[in-house]
Amino acid sequence: MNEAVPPRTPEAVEPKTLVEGAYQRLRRDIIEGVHPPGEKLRVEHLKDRYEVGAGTLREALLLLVTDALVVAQGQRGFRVSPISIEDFEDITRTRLLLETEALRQSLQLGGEDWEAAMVAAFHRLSRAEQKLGDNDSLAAEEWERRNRAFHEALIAASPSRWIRHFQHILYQQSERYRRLSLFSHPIPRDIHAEHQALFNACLARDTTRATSILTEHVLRTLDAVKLLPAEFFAGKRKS
Amino acid sequence: MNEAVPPRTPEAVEPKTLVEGAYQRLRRDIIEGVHPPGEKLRVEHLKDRYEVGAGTLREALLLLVTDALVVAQGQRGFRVSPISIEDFEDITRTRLLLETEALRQSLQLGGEDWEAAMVAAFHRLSRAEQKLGDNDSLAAEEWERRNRAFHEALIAASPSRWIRHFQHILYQQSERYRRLSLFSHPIPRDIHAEHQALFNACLARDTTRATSILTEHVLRTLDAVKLLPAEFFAGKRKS
DNA sequence: TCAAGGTTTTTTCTCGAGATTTATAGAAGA
DNA sequence: TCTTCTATAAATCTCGAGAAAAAACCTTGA
Repeated sequence: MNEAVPPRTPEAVEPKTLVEGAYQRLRRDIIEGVHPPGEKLRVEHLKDRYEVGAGTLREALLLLVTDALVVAQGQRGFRVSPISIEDFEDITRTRLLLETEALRQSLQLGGEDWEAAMVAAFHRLSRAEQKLGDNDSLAAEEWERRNRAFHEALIAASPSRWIRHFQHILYQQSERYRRLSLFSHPIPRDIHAEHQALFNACLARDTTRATSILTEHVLRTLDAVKLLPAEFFAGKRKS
Repeated sequence: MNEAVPPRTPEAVEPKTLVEGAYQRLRRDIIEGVHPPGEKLRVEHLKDRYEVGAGTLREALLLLVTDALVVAQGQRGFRVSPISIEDFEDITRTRLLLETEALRQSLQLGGEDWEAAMVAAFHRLSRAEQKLGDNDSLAAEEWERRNRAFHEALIAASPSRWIRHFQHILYQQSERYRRLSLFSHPIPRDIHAEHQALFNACLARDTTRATSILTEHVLRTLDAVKLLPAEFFAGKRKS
């Protein structure tokens, strides 16, 4: 009877097991910096916070290894993956390599459904950008979700599951860094204009212009993070 | 007493925990087809075969999710990832996208150490190719290892950890398919000549020629797999 | 003060049993 | 014969306790 309502965001799937639930909450907390880069993740402490057994939490941590948000060292437990400016540069350039290719494919192969979904995602993102002025963390969170949805909608028509898979991982990684840059200069660039230009180029199926704008767009975030003081990347190895 | 024999291949790190040991053996068995694509992986059965507890085996299976060799469905256990001709085409093209870029970087940045390591890897591969004539499965196994080592040596000077990470995953995936193609026509092409040409171009730092040869080389395997009868990809869903 | 060695504490790893869910087989009814 | 429902079997998921390893601490000697 109860026809399943499609989840608001594709990735926010209702967890079917305790492991998945703990995995999702842990992932969110790591991306948001609740567990900062390099932090030791002790099972005995975390099991209380996430209200699951020790074995269950270990499984959730192993799932996070898939996203490269956690590293496991045999007999020495788990840590939040460290961050560095070199790493973010690598993430950004690899992501561009994959994402521009996927965008090319999307522009070539995308049909009406893809186009409509892209228009919708852009509209939702625009609305979120309007509400971004007041320093509302809830609005920023919603913007982050819709920004991701927009970028994923752009490349949704690419037939390559592997490119989309890797892009998903890299986007997730970059989210940790983007969050840092928002601290110092909150929304410094006119991001809406960039998105608008990207959207226009995609709708016009102008591959050259679209990939070019996307590249600029992504590299600008890299530049912003590069301006951050080095202290942000001082990996606290302990605790 | 029994002093541990040093691992034959660099990546075969001595497992520090039971989980890692089970993970390595399971990975090997999946790639070699002992557990064919689509097979249900029941913890209760596998724990006997791999001589570990149920929880331990579950953790090993979760680690294999990272390699995309196993898929986990909540409340419904684990399966070996299915294969298909479309998937292999995707794997191949995505791998080429990453590997050619990494090769470009390697040729530009690689120093003497990289060059020497590449020469050594090529030499080892050549030796293995000589012994490949007699239908010895042990020799084929050794060839497979050295082929991988050669390809990884080529791109070892790329500074991008992410590209190398993804390349590693994709290479591992393609190994499952390559094994299939060896069944029907064992070493049909003159692979040694291809490797020799690739090696020469790399040593001469001829980027254009090297990437071109690499592309041809990899695509030829794709063609070989495409010739296989469709029965190979008939995913047996049960057991 | 520092270093080395040994002891205690903490943490990780491993296992099996119980609870929950899914899959299978059989029975009843159309 | 086929569908539907129920009962049984099987598999998964979850948990906490004990073994093993690593880290922290403390004592001793130069």
